[in-house]
Amino acid sequence: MATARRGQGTAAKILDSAEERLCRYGYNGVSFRDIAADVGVKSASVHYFFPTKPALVAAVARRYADLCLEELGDPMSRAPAEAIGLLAEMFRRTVAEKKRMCLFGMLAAEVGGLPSEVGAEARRFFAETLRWLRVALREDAASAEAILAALEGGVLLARAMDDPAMLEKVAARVTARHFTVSG
Amino acid sequence: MATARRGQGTAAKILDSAEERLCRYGYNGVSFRDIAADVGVKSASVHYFFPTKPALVAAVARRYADLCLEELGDPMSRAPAEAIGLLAEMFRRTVAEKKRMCLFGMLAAEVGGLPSEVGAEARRFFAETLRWLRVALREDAASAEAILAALEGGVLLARAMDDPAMLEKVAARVTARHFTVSG
DNA sequence: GTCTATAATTTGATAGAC
DNA sequence: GTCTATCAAATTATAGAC
Repeated sequence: MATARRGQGTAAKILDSAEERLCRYGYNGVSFRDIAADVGVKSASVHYFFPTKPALVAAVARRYADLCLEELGDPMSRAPAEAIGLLAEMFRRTVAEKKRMCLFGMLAAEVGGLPSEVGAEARRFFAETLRWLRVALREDAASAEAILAALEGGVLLARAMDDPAMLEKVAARVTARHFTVSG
Repeated sequence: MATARRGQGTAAKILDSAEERLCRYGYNGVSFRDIAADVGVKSASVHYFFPTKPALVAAVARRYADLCLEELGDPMSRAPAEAIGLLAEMFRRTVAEKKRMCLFGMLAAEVGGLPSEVGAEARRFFAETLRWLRVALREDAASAEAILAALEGGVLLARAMDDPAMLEKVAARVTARHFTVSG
């Protein structure tokens, strides 16, 4: 979801590259050297800004979460259907435009092998996003959980099958505010 | 979902350990040495059975997919509601009992950095599972996609928040065969 | 089949010059 | 701030003895 303002300082460029790579390859698929090459510096310079890998990834997670929640805005200022559509659109963009996994979906999958520092950020993000959606749905917590789960799972399906339409269909369904099974 | 018959040959034990580690740490979080240590051999012996890492992971994926689809059985032999409950129960077990990610959920997230050999297995698994559910729902494809997405996403949420109840609630909702939003 | 030994590469991280 | 140089550890993989 979150993306970055280019043409900034080295630290911001490092966060951009790290976020991109985390969303594509996961925590253990990211290296200081690859990030440094993206930015156009040496890996020692990456360590200058972010001393360790957990610190770097936690910084990426914080920026990403802050940007997402800022974009969502005030959940009470929108009608429930409008709020669901806004959230769905963020996921849709991640898959269709950027062809990435959403950062916290990736970290949630890998949480068993992550430094606790990073796992804590994932927990916080989902708790806050869930709270946002619950408020937008006027305290319908069960729907908030089901909708967020469906969107995250839709990203997974779209990636596995290399077909963005997979998420589009799921998003259309939760945006229509109901999903019923025949039979 | 899939688990293994212990007390078997070395090859089966290797697949067991690899599956367990893949579901917890992801593709790049698994090493031949760790697997060998689990099994009680040296890493050269792992290479004897599975020459490369892509070959090993592809073998794990094939066994896992076959076991899942075998457990699901004939989709026409069950009522739609019953079929959804059976699928939901498999996901529920993965999270609550084994405290793991489901293998293909993990691989789907990491697919950007996986050998194509492995990515192809993930694609096949989701296509076949989706087909199974669509048949069970008497050709209601849209519901099949939404339900599978919700269950996969429910696993992600449960892991991120370290709370199996997260998936339980989502599973209960899709098992009840409808999910509607207030407002 | 399983081992020892090892090659070749990559990784996160540090010291110190500029 | 960025670099060169380097380290210790880990990685996938292979050769060859038993």
